[in-house]
Amino acid sequence: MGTNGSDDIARLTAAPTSECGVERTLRVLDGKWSTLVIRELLSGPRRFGELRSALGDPSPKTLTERLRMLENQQILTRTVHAEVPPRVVYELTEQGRSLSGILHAMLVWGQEHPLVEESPAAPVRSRP
Amino acid sequence: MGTNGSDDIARLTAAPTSECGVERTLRVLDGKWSTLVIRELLSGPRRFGELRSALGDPSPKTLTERLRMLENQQILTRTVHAEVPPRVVYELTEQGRSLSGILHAMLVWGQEHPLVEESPAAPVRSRP
DNA sequence: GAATATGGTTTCCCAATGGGAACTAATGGG
DNA sequence: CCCATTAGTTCCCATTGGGAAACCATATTC
Repeated sequence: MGTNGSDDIARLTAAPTSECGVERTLRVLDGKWSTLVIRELLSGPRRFGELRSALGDPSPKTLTERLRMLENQQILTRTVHAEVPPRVVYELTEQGRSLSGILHAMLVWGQEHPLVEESPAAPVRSRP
Repeated sequence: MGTNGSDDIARLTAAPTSECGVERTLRVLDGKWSTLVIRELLSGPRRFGELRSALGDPSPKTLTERLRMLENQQILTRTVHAEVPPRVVYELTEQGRSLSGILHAMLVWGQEHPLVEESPAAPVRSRP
């Protein structure tokens, strides 16, 4: 990444061309952390530290990056309270809350489909 | 990646611990290609080359990797027809088809939420 | 007025991921 | 005999993402 992270985030959130709805959604739910942040915020506003521990301590860099991206896409808002110590609260926008249907479908599917035992993982070469 | 890709794929699909349904689903819909492969296969079986061109020509390495992962998770099946030229057909399993609800929710959301114009991306430092 | 405590962000560095191009295998056709 | 076709695989490199630790601003404390 370059010296200015904002440009990179803007590039990531820019749509290159017309694309189907699934792809557009994937631009928002990009990667594990984005989706989990939204899952967490669906139950209410959270502070940075609360998000971090609720998600299993991702590196602050990664979490900040994802939060900026989602803020850029107007999925959530970032509110700084000028207190000491500082308090930064993240909250879903209306657009962000509208993702709840997708998240709910994912939650149900995951609950109903226990993960398969990993196969013996035989060498891929020369299979019948 | 090591000399044997199967081990890596097995590692990627292995669940580390108990987790919520959303996380379990994310282990399957991991990244852009997995989801798009499933979207494509929801309208019927496809050959390797058909998938590749329908998805905008991802590198064969990446596509193979994702297909192996989804096969490992029993989301799709891989059938080799011993012909010349070879013909390999990928098809969703019952589990794979059961993801259609999630995909459909993503499609609808994406259609209803045009992407935001990217913000001026002002430096992040010292915002109010 | 310097020290401290606090929460969020950034920098540095390294590992993992993903893509491109070239190569392989098997066989039918010119 | 050489080429075309399909489905990969291998090698190498650019990009991305994570962890650790330093950084920043400021009210309170000494």
